Amino acid sequence: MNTVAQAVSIHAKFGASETSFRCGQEIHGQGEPANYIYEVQRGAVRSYKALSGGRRQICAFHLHNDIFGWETGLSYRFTAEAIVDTTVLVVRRHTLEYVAATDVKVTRNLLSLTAKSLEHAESHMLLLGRKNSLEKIVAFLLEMDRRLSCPSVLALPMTRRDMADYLGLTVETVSRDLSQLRASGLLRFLENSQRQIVLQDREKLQGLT
Amino acid sequence: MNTVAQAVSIHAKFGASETSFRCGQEIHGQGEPANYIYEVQRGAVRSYKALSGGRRQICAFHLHNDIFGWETGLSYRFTAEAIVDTTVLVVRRHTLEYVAATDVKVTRNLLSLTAKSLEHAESHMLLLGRKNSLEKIVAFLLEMDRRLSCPSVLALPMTRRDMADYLGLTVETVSRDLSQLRASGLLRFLENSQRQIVLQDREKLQGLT
DNA sequence: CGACTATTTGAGGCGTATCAAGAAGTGTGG
DNA sequence: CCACACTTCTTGATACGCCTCAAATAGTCG
Repeated sequence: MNTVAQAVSIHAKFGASETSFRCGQEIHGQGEPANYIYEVQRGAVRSYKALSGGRRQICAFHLHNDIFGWETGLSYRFTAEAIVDTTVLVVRRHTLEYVAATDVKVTRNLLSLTAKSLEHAESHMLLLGRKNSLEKIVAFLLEMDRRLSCPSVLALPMTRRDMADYLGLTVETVSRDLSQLRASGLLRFLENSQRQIVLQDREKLQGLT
Repeated sequence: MNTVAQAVSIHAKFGASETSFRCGQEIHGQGEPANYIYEVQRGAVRSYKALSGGRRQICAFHLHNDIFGWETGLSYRFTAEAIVDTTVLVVRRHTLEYVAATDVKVTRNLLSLTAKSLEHAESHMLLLGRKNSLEKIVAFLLEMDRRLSCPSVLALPMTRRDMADYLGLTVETVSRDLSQLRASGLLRFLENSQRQIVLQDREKLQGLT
C-alpha cells in the first residue's frame, strides 16, 4: 500500500487548493485550531515543538509528497514552517472527515499515514536518546539520501541549525562532524555550496550508525 | 472517545485469552512475526529497541489497560518484556484484522490508538532531544503520576535502569537527580522502598519541566 | 543468615555545549 | 558587475553536564 499516492488522490478528489509560502514563513502554529491538512508539492517544511529558553525540537522534515498537519485533536501540536520557498496542497479537515465518515478507504489511509509517522518517531527516539553526535549525523544523511531517492548530489534544503534541532545537537557540533566525515573522505561538498553533499561511500557510512 | 475502554470491548468480543509472564520475561521479540496484540491486565511492560554496545531505548511503558504489540507491518519493531509479574489479554492479529475489515468502528479505534502513541512519541522526542537530566526526571515522575491517576504514593514498577533507558540517561544520573529532588523537599521515599515515592509539591515539580 | 541485585554516592574523564572570531555564502541596491 | 550588510558555516578555546569507573549501602529472596 502506497500511502503517499493514495493520499494524493484524496486531495485531487476533493478540490484541494494550492498555496505558496516563502522561505521561513509559518504554515500553521502550535496550538492553533487544526483546520487544514497539507501536502508538499515543491519545497520543504519543518515541524517543531518549542521549549523555554529558545530550545526547539524539530520532529520531522516534510519533503515532496509528504502530508503534514493532520491531527486527531482540535489543535496543531507543532509549528510548521517552510524552510525554502514551498508550494503545498491544502484541504479542509472538515472535508476530509466528512469523506472518512462514509469511505472506509480514507480512514484506512489515515491509519496508514499515522502508523508511518509513528514508526519514524520511534526510530528517532532511539537516535535522540542513545546515539552519539557522529551516529546522529550519519543517520540523518542516510535518511535524507533515502527520502530524496539517493541522488548523486544530496541537496539539503535545511540549515545546519535545522539539522541540529532535528538531531538534538548544536550547530557547531553538526559542522564539526560534517568536517570530520569530509576529512575522512566519506563525503564531499560541492564547490560554493555547503548544503550540496556527495556521499562517497554509503556502505561505510551505514556502518557508522 | 475513550480508546482504552473501546479496545477492551474488542478483546472481550473476540475471545481474548489471558496469559501471565514473570518479571523479566519476554512477551515478544523485535523482528518476530507480529501475530498477537496484547492488553495489560495486571503488572507493567517495557517496549524497547536495542542498539550495538548494549544500548537500549525504552520507547514506552505499558500499564494497566494499555494495549501494545499492534503493528501495521509484518514484524514487531520492539522487544516487549514484563517488568513485574504481569497478566495480559491476548488476541490474534488475524482475528482483529478480520473484524476491522467489516467493522469501521474497529478501524477507527486502531487509528485512535495509533494517534495516541504518536502523540506520546512526539512529546518524548522533545524530552530526549532538548531537556536536561533534571527536567527529564521530573517529566517522568509527572507522567507516571498522571497515568497512575495521581495516587498519594507513586509505586513505580520499573528499576532505575529502566527509567534511565527511557530517558536517555544512566542509572547514576537518575539516582543523583532523585536524591537532589528529595534533598530539596519536592519528594520523599517511603521507608524500606526506593520505588515508592511521594510527590510533595506537584506544582513546583511542574515548574521544573 | 548469606548471596545477590538494586541503588546511592564519590572521583575523575569525556563528549558536547558555550563563547568567540573569522570565513564563506547570500541578497540588495547602486 | 561590484559594494556592502547580513546570515550561515566553520574552527578554536574553554566550560560543564553527564558518563564512567569504583565502592559502599540498601533491599530482596532463597
